[in-house]
Amino acid sequence: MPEDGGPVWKVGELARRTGLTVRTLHHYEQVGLLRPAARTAAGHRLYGAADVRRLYQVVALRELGLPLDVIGILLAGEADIAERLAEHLALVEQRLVRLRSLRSRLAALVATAESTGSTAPADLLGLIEEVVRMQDVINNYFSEEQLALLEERRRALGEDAIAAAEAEWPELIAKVQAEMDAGTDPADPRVRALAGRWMGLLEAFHGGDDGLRESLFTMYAENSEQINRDSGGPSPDMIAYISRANAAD
Amino acid sequence: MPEDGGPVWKVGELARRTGLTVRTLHHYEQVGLLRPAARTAAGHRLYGAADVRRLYQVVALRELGLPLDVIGILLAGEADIAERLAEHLALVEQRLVRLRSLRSRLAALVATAESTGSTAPADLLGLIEEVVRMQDVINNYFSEEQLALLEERRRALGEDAIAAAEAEWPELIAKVQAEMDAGTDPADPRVRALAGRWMGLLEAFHGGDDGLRESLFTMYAENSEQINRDSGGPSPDMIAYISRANAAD
DNA sequence: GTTGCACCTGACGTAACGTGAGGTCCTAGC
DNA sequence: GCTAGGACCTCACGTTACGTCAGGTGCAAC
Repeated sequence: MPEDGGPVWKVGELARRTGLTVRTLHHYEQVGLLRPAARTAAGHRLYGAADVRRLYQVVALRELGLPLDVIGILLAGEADIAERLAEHLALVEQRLVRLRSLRSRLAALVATAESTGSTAPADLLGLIEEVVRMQDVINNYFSEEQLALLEERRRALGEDAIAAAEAEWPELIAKVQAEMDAGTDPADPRVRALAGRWMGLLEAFHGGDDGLRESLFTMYAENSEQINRDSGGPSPDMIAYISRANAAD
Repeated sequence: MPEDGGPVWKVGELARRTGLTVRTLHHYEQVGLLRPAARTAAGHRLYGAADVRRLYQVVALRELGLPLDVIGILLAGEADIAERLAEHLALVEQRLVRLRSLRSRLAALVATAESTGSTAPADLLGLIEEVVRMQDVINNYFSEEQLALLEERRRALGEDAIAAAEAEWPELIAKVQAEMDAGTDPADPRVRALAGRWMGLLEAFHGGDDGLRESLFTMYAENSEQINRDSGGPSPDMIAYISRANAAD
C-alpha cells in the first residue's frame, strides 16, 4: 500500500497534530514501530492515513504503560492483546502494592520527623535504617499475597482504626510490664483481661488468617530481640507471661 | 581516618553480607557514593567499619526510592533529610494517583475483553483508543488535585457504589430519551422525577465541589459529541430537556 | 542570492546497575 | 615450587524512550 492518492503529512505536522515530538517519531521509525509510507526525493518523511491510524494505536497502547517492543508485537498481531493487557494489569497491581507500602513508610518517617521538630540528621538516619531493616525482615516472612492481604485489611479498617490499634500496643505492653514487675500471677483476672486485649489486637492484625498468624509468630520467634529493640515490641518473657495467662482458663 | 586498626572486608565478603552484588559496590564507588577506606597493593578494595555503616545508610535510603545522587547529597549533610523525604513522599503520592488511574483503566479494559469473550483485536484496539482518548480529555479539564480528590471520593464510596452509579446512567438516559420521544412536557412529574435522579447522580460525582462541577460542565460543553459517541453520554438536547425539567419548579 | 525554517542523520546522555571480556592475585593442594 | 580454581581488577557495552545538541541539506519567500 504505497499510499499513492491520499493525504500525506510531513513529520513536523504529524508531531503537532499528535502532541508528540519529531524526535519521538524518528525514534518510532528507528525501532520499527512506525515507518512512514514514503519519502520525498530529499529524504523527508511522508506519512499516510494508515500511518496516522497506526500512530494513534501506538500512542494509546503507550499510554497504558506498555513498552514499545510489546506494542510492536501486539500491532503485528503476534500476540493476544487481551492477554497482554491482563499481564500488564497484574504488573501494575504489583507496583501499586509496593508503592503503597513505600508511601506508608515514607509518611510515617516524615510525620515522625515533623512531630519531633528538627530531628538531628544522625538520629533521623538511624530511624530510617531501622524502618527499612524492619521492612526487609517483614518482606522475608510475609509473601507478596500476604502483604497485599494486609494492605486490603488496612484499607477496610481505615486509617484511624489502624492508628488506634498501633497506639494501643505500647500502652498495653506497659501495663503488662507493670503486672510482671509487681509479680502478679498470670492467672489473676486483671492479667487475664490484659491478655484478652492482647489477643484482640493480634486478631485485628491477622484477622483469623492462619497463614498470617503463623508468619507473624515465626517472624517474632526469629527476630524477637531486634523487634524488641527497634520497635518497642514485647520481650519473649512477656510473650510467655501472656501465654500462661491465656492458658489459665 | 585511614582505618588502621579495625576489621576490613573485601568486596565479595561485603557483597554477601549486604545482599548486594559486587558490581553494585563497584558502581557506588564509581559514582562517589562509597569509596573503600583502602586498597591492597594489588588494588583490591578494603572496606572498613565506617564504610560498612555508610553502606547500610545508602541501602536504607535507596530502599526508600531515593536516587543515588540525592543519597550522596544527603549523606554529605548538604541537604535536609526530612525535607527531601517530604518531597519524595509527594512524588510517590503523585505516582500512586497516576498508577491507580492507570490500573482502573486497565482493569476496565480487561474486564470488557473478558466479558465479551474473545474480542476481535481490531475492536479491542478501537476500544483502547477510545478509553485513552477519553482519559486525555479528562486530564485536560481536571487538575491533578481534582483527579486526586475524585480518587478519594471513589475510595470512600466503595467499588460497588461506583459500579452501581455508573450502571444507573445508561438506564436513566434511556428513560429520559423515551420521554423525549413521547413528547412529554419537561414539567411533567415523571420527567421531574427523572431529572431529580439525574441531579443526584451528578451530585454523587462532584459531591458539591464547585470546581469539579464547573470542570465537568466545561468538559461536556466542549466535548459533547465525542462523549456522546464514545461513552454513550447524553446528547446536548437531553441536557437542555433536563434543565427545563429542573427549572420548572 | 540569501534568510529562515523544516528537515535530515549521527551520536551522546539519562538511572542503576547486569553482563561479559580479558587479565591479575591469592590460596590450597601436590 | 608449581598449578588450578576462585576472587579480584578494569574497561565497556546493553538496558528504556526518548532529549538534546551538532553539523549539514531542502525549500519557500524576499
